[in-house]
Amino acid sequence: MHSSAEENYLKAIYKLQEANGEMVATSALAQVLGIHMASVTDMLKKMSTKKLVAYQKSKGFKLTEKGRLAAIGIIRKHRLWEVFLVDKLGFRWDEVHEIAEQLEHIHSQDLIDKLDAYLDFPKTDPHGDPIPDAKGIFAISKSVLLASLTPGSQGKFTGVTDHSSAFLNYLDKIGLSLGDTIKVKEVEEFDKNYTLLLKGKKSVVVSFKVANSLLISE
Amino acid sequence: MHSSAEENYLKAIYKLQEANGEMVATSALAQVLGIHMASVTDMLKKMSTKKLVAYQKSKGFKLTEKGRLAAIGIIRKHRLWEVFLVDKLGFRWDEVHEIAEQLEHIHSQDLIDKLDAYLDFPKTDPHGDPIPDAKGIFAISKSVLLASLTPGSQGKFTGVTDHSSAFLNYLDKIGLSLGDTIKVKEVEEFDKNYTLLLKGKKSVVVSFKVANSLLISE
DNA sequence: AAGAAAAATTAGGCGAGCCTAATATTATAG
DNA sequence: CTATAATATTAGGCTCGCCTAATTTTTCTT
Ligand SMILES: [Mn+2]
Ligand SMILES: [Mn+2]
Ligand SMILES: [Mn+2]
Ligand SMILES: [Mn+2]
Repeated sequence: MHSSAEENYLKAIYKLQEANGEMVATSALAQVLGIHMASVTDMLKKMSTKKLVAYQKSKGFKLTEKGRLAAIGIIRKHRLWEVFLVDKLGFRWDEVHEIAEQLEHIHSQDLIDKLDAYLDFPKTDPHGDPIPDAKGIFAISKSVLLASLTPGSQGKFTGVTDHSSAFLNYLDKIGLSLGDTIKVKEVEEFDKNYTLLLKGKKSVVVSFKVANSLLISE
Repeated sequence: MHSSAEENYLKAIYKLQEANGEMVATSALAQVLGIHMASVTDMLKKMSTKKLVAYQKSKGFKLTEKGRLAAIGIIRKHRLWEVFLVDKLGFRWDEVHEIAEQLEHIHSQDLIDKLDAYLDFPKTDPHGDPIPDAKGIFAISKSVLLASLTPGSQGKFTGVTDHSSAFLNYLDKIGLSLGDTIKVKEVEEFDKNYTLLLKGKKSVVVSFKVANSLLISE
């Protein structure tokens, strides 16, 4: 059984590998965990002994297969709990992350299996992030950033890359929800503002920062 | 915010006070927590500084009002989670305690409020134990041990004093569930075996040990 | 290729929560 | 009332997961 600290390291390393290719740097991990580099070096030596990470002194590190599976297990729990909090308890999508950060460390395979079934085996969490199945397999879904679309093209809004409360609340405010169809009407050369056509013909203008945080599929 | 260790101390002290009157002994607490006495002394000094317990060196200790309310909060969370696990996820009543031991340490008032509402404000947990409300008030319900009943009397089975899996499974096996009406048909002088009449006229013979672990109301 | 800057590691320390062994206090029995 | 047993506390130590400061290694700049 891994400690909560170890599990947080595993998850953070996994996400860094996803985002920036294979090898992860001590400094990057320290930054996302909000922990000093010396502490990270400490912990990685221990996790290396446990065969959770492959550690090359002063070179960087990556998860072993064992570490990768453990990380996916934590992510699965985090996202399933988020679905529970939103779908069953009625939390808003911007409120659930912190609570799921705690719930993801509950140790019980039986619990997570039953929760998964109770939620009817959801494929994505409230933020559109994919939920790996019990075997650790993600149902792959191709998506692109809205910012990469050209005027005239459209697609379905299926995820966000910014999970902050501020951003999620902003989306609520402009009336944009997961699953909505979005059409890019115009991209202003000068300031890179995007004019979008939402369902119900409503048109909104958003900044590049926003367009670059919206994932579009199909 | 209290640590999980502190919360476990609070809960254990609360239960010892309930069972054996006011003052609690270091040895008793060490025993139920499965921890050495020296460690308990250590921790109690810290909790005393935090005004969670009133500690009298070499005399014993008891919860302060602050400590009592904190303890009840943990018990409330434990029992609500047990209801969730049984009613919503389909766990058996003998499977939920260990998982609830973990879930009770999740910190979120909002979560517990919403869970309570989702479960429709249950008054008792799967073992018949009362669930304090959000203000920490227990709905008192008078109950007596089946072993204290005389032949001919009857009542409703509303709780257990033994929460072990072995005992709960035994009750399942003889077909006894919370809420059932039980009539004492006979008490054998010689070995103190109880002959009970269950619903559907089924008659079972149980030992004193069993009769002394069943709570009867009404 | 050398010096400066950035990144990483080592060394030493700290608090939480536990341990064992030694000592002190309180209760019990003769 | 004293001797012994039971309880409780103190002293010293350990692991985990973090810290700061010092040092080393790697990368960047010129
Ligand atoms: Mn999240
Ligand atoms: Mn999410
Ligand atoms: Mn329980
Ligand atoms: Mn219970």
